[in-house]
Amino acid sequence: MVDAKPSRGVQRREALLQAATDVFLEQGYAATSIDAIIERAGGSKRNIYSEFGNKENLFTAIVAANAAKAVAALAIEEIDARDLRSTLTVFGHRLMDIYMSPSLLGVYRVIISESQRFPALVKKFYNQGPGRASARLAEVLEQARARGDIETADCVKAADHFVSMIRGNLHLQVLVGLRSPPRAKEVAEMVESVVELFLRGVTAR
Amino acid sequence: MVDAKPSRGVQRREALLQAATDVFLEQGYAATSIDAIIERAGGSKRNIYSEFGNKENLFTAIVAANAAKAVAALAIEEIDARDLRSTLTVFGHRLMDIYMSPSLLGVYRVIISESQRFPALVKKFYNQGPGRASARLAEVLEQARARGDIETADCVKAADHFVSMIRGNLHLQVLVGLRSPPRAKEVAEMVESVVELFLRGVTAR
DNA sequence: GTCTATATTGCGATAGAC
DNA sequence: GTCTATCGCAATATAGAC
Repeated sequence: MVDAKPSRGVQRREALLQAATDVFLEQGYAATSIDAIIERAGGSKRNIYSEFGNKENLFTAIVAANAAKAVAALAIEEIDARDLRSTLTVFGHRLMDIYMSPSLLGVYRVIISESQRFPALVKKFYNQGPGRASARLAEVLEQARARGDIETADCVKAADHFVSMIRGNLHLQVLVGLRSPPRAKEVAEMVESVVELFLRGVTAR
Repeated sequence: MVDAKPSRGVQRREALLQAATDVFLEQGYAATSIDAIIERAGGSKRNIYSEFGNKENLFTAIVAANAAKAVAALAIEEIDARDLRSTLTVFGHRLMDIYMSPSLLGVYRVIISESQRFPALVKKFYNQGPGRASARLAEVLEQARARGDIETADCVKAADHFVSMIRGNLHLQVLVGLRSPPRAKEVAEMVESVVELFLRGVTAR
């Protein structure tokens, strides 16, 4: 799996992408200058323009890459769906980890800020991220309903509710810098609280 | 209650604030030029600088004003708390209306985009908005628990869950322009779905 | 390096309030 | 009529894409 030796060109490109990621996701699109990226990556501005053409291209490239990375981390297909409580708990933890990761927080910030300017980026991000997570969870819930484990009018809505509770005010607070990301203990308590409320809310009785 | 006749100075100020609100909340802080505001409000740039000093002051003024307006619309103290289901339903509808109002959506966008640049604004917004809503709902839930109507380990967390479900993916989708705000019917269905899940999740049995 | 965009300021002309 | 807020327009200065 390890590529033997990246060519110098590839290395340059990676370095530029990394520097761009750091600056864009922290400062936002408008506030980021090409100079700031070069300051981090070294080299010459000329380099960025020959690699990426312009600022917008560089931006969309790094956002798409980071969003894809987050999606991969969710690995939602691999979750064992036999026991609903453990399924939801594992799923909740993965979601929470992703929501609290600095890179996805950055993606959220820029996606929200620049949604008018880059609608295509928004669509891609949503469908691969929150949309896919909700859709996959809805499938799991449908199965549980078919087994008679739960009873709920609308599995799609229920999945949305679960994902929204996991995101929660915590995500918003961290997103705007009102507080630092939670420690493992707090995460566990929050996930447990969500799973508990959710399960009681949908379980057949 | 009607003030007889606003002086010319006050009228000018209002017009400037309104134009600034329109442009800032749609375009964001960085993308908004003073020229664009003047184009809308008419008059001279000089005026803005003598009224507000600089762009930052104008920005914080309009954000604070719009956030305060949303808080007032929540009118959370006036909600009758005797029957929990109707309380939650009414509360849910008010929250949803506010979350879907163009001005609060704009405030969300700029607050998230400019959180690093204006941390004080963020704090004020959060404490008066989402924070206060959650806190007030937590009080209502405490009362219900004292009456034995519900049983939940942590009313503060439960309140957070409720508010987060109401906000939900819907808010995110509208926020980033992925879809238009929901019609009354869809709102009602969503609120009902949330209330149902929540009540079943916390009701004593 | 070039060129555009834009925040901020200066100042004489003008229009309402009194 | 005076007086003051407002206007129109130009000038300055800086930043940043390319």
